[in-house]
Amino acid sequence: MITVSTSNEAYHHGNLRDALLAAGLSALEGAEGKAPSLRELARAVGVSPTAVYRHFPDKHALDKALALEGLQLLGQEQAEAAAKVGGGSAGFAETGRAYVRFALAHPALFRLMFTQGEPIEHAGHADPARELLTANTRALAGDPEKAETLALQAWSIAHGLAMLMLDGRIPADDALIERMLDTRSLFPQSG
Amino acid sequence: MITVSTSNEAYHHGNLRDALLAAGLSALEGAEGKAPSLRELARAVGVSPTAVYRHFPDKHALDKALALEGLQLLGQEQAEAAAKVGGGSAGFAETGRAYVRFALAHPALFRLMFTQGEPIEHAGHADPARELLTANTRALAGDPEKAETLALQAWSIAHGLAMLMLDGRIPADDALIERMLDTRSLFPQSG
DNA sequence: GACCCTATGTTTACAGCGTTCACTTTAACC
DNA sequence: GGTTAAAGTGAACGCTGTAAACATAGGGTC
Repeated sequence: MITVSTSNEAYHHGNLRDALLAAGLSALEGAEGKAPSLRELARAVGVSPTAVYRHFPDKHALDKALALEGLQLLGQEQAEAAAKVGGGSAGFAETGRAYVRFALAHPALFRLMFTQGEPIEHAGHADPARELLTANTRALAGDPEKAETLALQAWSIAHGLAMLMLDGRIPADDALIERMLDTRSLFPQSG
Repeated sequence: MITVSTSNEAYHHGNLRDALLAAGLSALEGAEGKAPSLRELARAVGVSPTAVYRHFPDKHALDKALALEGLQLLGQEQAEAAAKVGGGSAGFAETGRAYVRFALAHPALFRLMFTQGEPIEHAGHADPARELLTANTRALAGDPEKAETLALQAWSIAHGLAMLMLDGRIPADDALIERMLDTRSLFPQSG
């Protein structure tokens, strides 16, 4: 999704925006990642702070672009995880585990993804993680209203668990994730 | 929990700490509240920024103290809500609704309460909201391990719902809260 | 009642932040 | 090949949290 030129110069043509996003993601990724400042990213890319404003109206826009990248990544990892167990009800449960694993693996990025005020929207096509969720629940529950409730409940519990673990309220323990996201005990009406 | 003197002066004696916390809470409370800066609070209280450092080692310590106040408030509101419906299983469900309602009523405060790194601890006695939770689940589930799982699941779903609503991912709708936190469908093994 | 000590405040200063403005460079086009 | 618009620079502003040196006031002791 991001392409950076190999030439060390010529930022003067086209790729500053992507270079900034790449620098931002690499600052955010990893368990020790933290939200980078605008000036920090400009430095990392070898450009003056104000150059950033040629590509983003303000810091918030930069953050939103980074959040969008994060959402794509999350959706991707979830889809892969679900595919690995063969989809269906097991795949649904797996997307939940992948969600929490993603949050724990990229805490700063995950936080950024959800702190941007409005939900992020790529021009036209929406959040892939969310699309996956609604597709899964529609397949599991017959009634569409039941499906939506199930989707939001599943999302809430995964998100809450992720947040509470990130915030140090609940030990970030793999076995605990397993126990908490047991769909059979949680949502007995489905699957 | 916080007491502020009525005299407009004499901060030189005793109450700057409490005055700062009061100013902080009033900045945080309300739907439009935002996290106040240290200097902002110093200004509000009529004191130089560095005076704050006589009472808190750094900004983070001030934030933690504010978070602690928030946790007390939350626990209080939950207990009241549960008492109003007469405790028991209905009371348990009510604490969940109160949790989400609190988050929506005081977004900035709620965020602050959970972004302080380590869980907050008042010297000795712990988070009242959490005590209420474990007491409730122990009463509902016989097996203590089942009770703990239930507690963490209930916490996660309430917290996740609150966060997703605060972040604009899910409409902050009262009827939706009701539907999402329906304990009978969520945790059929209990109550 | 004078004295000193400690708690609590002030002033000044520094580096970093996001952002604005005026200016310069550069690549592309007729 | 000169013009123009896009994409960069540099200096500056007000904000932030924080450190260091200094001022002041109140309480306890002689």
